Amino acid sequence: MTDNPTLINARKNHLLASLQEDELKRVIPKLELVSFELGDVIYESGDKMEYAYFPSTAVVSMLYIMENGGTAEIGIIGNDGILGISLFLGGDTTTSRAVIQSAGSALRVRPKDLKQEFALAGRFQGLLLRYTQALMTQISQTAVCNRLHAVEQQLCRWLLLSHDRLDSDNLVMTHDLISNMLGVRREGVTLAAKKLAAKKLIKNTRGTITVLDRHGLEEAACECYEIVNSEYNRLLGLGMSRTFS
Amino acid sequence: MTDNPTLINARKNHLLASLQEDELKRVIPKLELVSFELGDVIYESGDKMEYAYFPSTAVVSMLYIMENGGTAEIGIIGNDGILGISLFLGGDTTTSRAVIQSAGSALRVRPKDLKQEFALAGRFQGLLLRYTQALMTQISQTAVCNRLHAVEQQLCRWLLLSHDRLDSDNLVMTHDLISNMLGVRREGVTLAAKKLAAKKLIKNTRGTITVLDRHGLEEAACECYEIVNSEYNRLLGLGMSRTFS
DNA sequence: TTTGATATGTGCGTTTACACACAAAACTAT
DNA sequence: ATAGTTTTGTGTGTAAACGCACATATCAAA
Repeated sequence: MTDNPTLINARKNHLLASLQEDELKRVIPKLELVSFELGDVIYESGDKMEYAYFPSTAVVSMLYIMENGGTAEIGIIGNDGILGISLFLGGDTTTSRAVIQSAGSALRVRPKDLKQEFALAGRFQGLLLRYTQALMTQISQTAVCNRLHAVEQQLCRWLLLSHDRLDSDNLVMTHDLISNMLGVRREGVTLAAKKLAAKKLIKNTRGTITVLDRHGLEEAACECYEIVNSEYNRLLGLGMSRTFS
Repeated sequence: MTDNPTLINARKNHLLASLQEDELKRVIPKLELVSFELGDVIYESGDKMEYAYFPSTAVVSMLYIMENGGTAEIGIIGNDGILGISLFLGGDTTTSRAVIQSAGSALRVRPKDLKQEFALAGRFQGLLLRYTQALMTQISQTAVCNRLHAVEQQLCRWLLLSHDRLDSDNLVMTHDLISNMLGVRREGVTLAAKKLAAKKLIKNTRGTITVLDRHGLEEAACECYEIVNSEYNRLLGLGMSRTFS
């Protein structure tokens, strides 16, 4: 297999990367490389999904928009996973919007092909199901974090989750954008970001937040980040050799 | 098939009830009837699950306990579904505690038997997967509701979700218990409950909340209840005739 | 009927985040 | 350079929920 752009990007996505050679060979021809700009809307709430996406460098937010205009993020999907699980779960649509949080590439696949691969009940199915559980953990933890933790801690969690899914230490995001994700005011984010900057954990520049002290950021976060992170590792990590039985 | 207690209870669980006769005949022998009291802990966070449960009359809360002692519910499971989806998702454990919110019965099944049935990739698998998506919607909606709506509205949502999973209009619960579920103060629940009582939507008596005006309660709730409800209907409802393909 | 335990009602000061307003800074394009 | 736009910083007052304290009400058991 030559190292074409599709394969290179496939290797960057953790789900695809942990497939065995023969599975990958079967899947690769079904994948199509696409790229996205910040703010692109991939799915609108209730839309029938035309594709599922395996992000390689793009990062996607699952965002919920309330009747009163408020918004809140329920989960972040990047090179760790797949956007469009409701295709193999059978619902075909979701109640949330999927929007690009960080520009980059993804590999898309037709629902039919994804469902076919899922139906083989092999290693790939097991991966997709365990990823589903990992994502549920992330959403659950967001739910409790929203309820019980202060904005500053939530910002840490959010920065860490985003940072994990990026190559760079520079997160290209305005405070306003982050406030939509966290479901708080823009001023609240500015304030929290200033506190973190005062502790030398991040640097604030116009339109960009730079992670200076990754470890310190983890210390400043609530437990929510670590719980989600270790659950991702348990379910999808390197030690992951279990097959579904 | 005689109407033994197991079968009678199986008919009360929506997932089991929507199986076809031959599937049900195959599953019934694997089911064992058990009953629970309020407060019983079915799974502790991180526990390896010994059984999955199809509640018939019992109602279960998935509860998260924070390091700082705060608690919050991430989802309610009753006769609409199954407790223990991480068994077929492949994770085997979850990060939350499962606790009985309303005493009653459930049918339990061994992980091995559940996984076997799931592996047949039939109608039952499709049901379990669609239920998984419905539960994800409930958890997501909890996350955003926690962030963006007032306690009084959240209480409406919670009462409605619980009411849906009970035969009776009497919810046997203290304000203190509800406050643990919603992740707010007990006094906050008392206050919100008084407001709802003033509107004649519920009646507060010691240890019990009675739903007086179901329709009014839906009016007073935020959109979150209706979104979750209609998604359950779409994915698992009467019109549900789609099979996984 | 009395005692003890549990559940609910209420007040008060504090904290957190909100809404709104506007100033300052940084980037963009002519 | 200049004007316009976007982003960030900051202040003020308000509202919601919190923590704590304690009064009252209800139920159960001796």
